[in-house]
Amino acid sequence: MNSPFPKQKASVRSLAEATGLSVATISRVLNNADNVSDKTRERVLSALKEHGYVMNSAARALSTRRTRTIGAVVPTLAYSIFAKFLNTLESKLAELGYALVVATSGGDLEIEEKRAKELLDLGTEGLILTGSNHSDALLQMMQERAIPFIFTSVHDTEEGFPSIGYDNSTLAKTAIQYLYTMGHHNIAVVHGDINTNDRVALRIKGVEEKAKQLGITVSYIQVSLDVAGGVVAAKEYMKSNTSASACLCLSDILALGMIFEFNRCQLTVPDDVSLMGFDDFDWAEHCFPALTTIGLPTVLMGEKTAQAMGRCLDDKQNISNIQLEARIIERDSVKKR
Amino acid sequence: MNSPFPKQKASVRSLAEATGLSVATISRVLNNADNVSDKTRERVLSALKEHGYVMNSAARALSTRRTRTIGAVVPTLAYSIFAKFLNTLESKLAELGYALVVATSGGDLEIEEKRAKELLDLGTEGLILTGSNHSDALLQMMQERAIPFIFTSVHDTEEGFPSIGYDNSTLAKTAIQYLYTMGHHNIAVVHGDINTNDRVALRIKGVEEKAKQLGITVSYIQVSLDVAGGVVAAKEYMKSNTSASACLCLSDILALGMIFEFNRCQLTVPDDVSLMGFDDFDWAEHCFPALTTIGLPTVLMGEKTAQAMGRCLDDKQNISNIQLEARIIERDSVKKR
DNA sequence: TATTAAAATGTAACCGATTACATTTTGTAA
DNA sequence: TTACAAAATGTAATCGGTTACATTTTAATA
Repeated sequence: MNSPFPKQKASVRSLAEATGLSVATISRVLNNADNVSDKTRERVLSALKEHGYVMNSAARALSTRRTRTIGAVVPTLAYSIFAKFLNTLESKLAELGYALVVATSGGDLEIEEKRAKELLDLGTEGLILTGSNHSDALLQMMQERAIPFIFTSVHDTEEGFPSIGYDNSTLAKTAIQYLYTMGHHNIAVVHGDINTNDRVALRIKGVEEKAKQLGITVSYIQVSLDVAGGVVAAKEYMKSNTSASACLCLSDILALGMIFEFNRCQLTVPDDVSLMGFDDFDWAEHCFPALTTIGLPTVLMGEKTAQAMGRCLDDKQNISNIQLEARIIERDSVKKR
Repeated sequence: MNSPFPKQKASVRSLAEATGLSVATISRVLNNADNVSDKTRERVLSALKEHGYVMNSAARALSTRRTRTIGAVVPTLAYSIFAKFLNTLESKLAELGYALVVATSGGDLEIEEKRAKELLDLGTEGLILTGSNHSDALLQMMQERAIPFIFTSVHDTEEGFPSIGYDNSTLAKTAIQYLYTMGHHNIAVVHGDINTNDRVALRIKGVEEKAKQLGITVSYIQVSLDVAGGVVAAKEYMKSNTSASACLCLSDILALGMIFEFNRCQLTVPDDVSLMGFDDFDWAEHCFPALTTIGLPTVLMGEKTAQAMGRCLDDKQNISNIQLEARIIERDSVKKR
């Protein structure tokens, strides 16, 4: 009947027939049930080998209503912070017996919604999203289907949705405070697109509040979120004849571009201009000058997220909000003045 | 019976009942069959909305024997070349109606085998692997299960397995030839671990052959495959008092570390030492000095891989070997001498 | 209007594993 | 040896779609 795709060569039924046992017993062995005699278990096990049995996970999923699959939607895999997060998430989920299905949104809420729906339709039991800004339809969908979800890379005490991440706004304040303490009272803030990235928007919010509180001057340079953007920002900074003594890049990747361009133009960091990043990418401690930045707990976030999802699904525990520690990593790119 | 997890609220059967139609008709509408009258279709469609019907993909998968899921195993997501590849792969597969399930192996063949098995057991219809070096058991498993697979990042005309990628060995030869032409007859080759990375091994093979052919001297510096490794390599290079006039980094990430360290030590690239990379990471054209490197068609590889897998699964076409063009991108980090 | 092909719809048997419940076997105590 | 609980195994229904095949309805032709 049905599909043009071939049937399995071995099924619990065929094995039952082959061993002279019943499907229930086969299934018990498959699931390590304890009420199976040793000799029977052996018999089944060897039959499994012999027939090259492979469990049909769709059938199991249908019967148990569990797919053991988790979905994650990130803006892009090409940005190392997400890749690193997913890398950890994937390993940890695997340890818990869950597979990770990924989808990318490009930072677009509509696309995110579409892709998330696809994942849900596929049967993922949980959903992991980036940031706290999502379409109402998506929020509604997740709640209607009663599917556990986690916002990552943010920690929003305001809204009632479970999130595992850091407080972007406060961290940005910390950065400004640090620069202020180091004697920088005029700061150029370099950042990527705000509309497609609520983490950046949150950081800018923090910057603004702190600057106002401190009574210092900040200017903003918006560029594309990549090394090329950093180069552009550096050019703009130099061209602008600003009196800003420090640049705060709201993503390390921008700082990298700036370092390169400053280098090219023989501006010395931090003597001519101080530079601070945000993320603490792998290269940050090795670059020249070593980059002072905000260290984000990307790996820990992956671990905690996997853990929380596992506990929710396996032990019916609620997913609690987790704020992860992040802090300034002082290196050599900011100079006291 | 069964699972502690709740049943669906709506199923084809409940909808059949609700509309007074049969399950077959509901299913036809669900699958856009053409032999359904317009009014019936409307009736069903509105019932779907009304009851918030969500298809159970496990049930569909069981019936059709299709999961519309593709698995990919990469060494790590934290290395940008893989992340970028998967990013494209994922988007393209999504366009074709397939979801991507990822797993990481850390470059370990045993782990790769294990993870690949998990993916297969999950029901992925195809498998995408990195490199051409895989455990016999895995190869055998894929063939036994008659599952289509593709090796990526390599192009092996030797072995009979379908691969989509570039010829690492020849590219390395090209690089050496280029450096030779630029007057460098003593070259330090910097690379990561060979055992966990057959692409690197292939590149080294190319280097050796070409060097022998050209009669030039090459020395090898093996470090960890990250920026820190590049830093170490630079230190080693400087300490060694070698007469190598150029460093060929078999991965751009190593070149980045070297640039930083050379910078720190006030060695000028390319005046004091020429530097060449391999990969063409995003920052390579922006760094200072702009990095001469081998440009790998990572994005194209993602597209082709998705396409080939789609054609194989949807149109029963064979997966053909595809060698992708890669070439030297001449920038400013190698100097003629 | 009668005839017949085409279109629409329905029935019921799958897909392959799980498990509630029923039955048999085994072991132990009386 | 009987009695009976515990352990092992079996039976059959179920999860929720899909689809071959059967039946009914509609439309077209004579």
